[in-house]
Amino acid sequence: MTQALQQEILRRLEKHYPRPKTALNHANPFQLLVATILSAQCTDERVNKITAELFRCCPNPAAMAERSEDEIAEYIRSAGLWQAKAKNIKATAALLLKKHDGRVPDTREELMALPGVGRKTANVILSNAFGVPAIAVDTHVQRTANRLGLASSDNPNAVERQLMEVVPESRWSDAHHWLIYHGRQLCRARSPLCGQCFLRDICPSARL
DNA sequence: ATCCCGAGGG
DNA sequence: CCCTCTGGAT
Repeated sequence: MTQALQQEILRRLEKHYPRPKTALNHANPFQLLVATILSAQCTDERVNKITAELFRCCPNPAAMAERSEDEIAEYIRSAGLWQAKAKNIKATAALLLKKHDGRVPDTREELMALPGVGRKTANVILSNAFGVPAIAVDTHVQRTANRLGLASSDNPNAVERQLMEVVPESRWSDAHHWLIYHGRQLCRARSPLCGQCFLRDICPSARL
């Protein structure tokens, strides 16, 4: 995998996915955090539907912390892993009030100390809500980066490091979105749509 | 049947 | 490192 080829791939990704297409509200760290916790094993459409209802009654940590786990669970039943998510969302809201003056913290250490927040979620918040350069690596990013030859590891942290080498820092948060959307729309886990992919002529894993 | 925009726990 | 949790999409 030559460096020139990697750069060409990044150029095309940027061209094809010009702006991060997310319905998540970047200006509201708390809602972004909740939506990101919900997004595991769940489609965007479903997360958007759930949060539209949930944030009507619980738009901030104070309101969320007042609800019981069961009440929160009511809203998120249609998402997978709802039991753990309801518990984590409530506990996180309470912890934000208790330790962070009701605000979402802006360091990785503090974020990862919140219930339900791991490195991936922390990186999403850092890069999307606070402008801190970070690349959140989930299964789509991992698979897609590996197929495209931008990384080569089954370890998310290694993939994160490798991507930070290849992608200019100013584009880290964008790269996350490129690979997420590419991974979902074309470079799918099971049946990748290589035939209609704009990278098929230079992708190391392309199968036509 | 199998997999998914993870995290926590053993 | 392995497991479990979950509904929904394919």
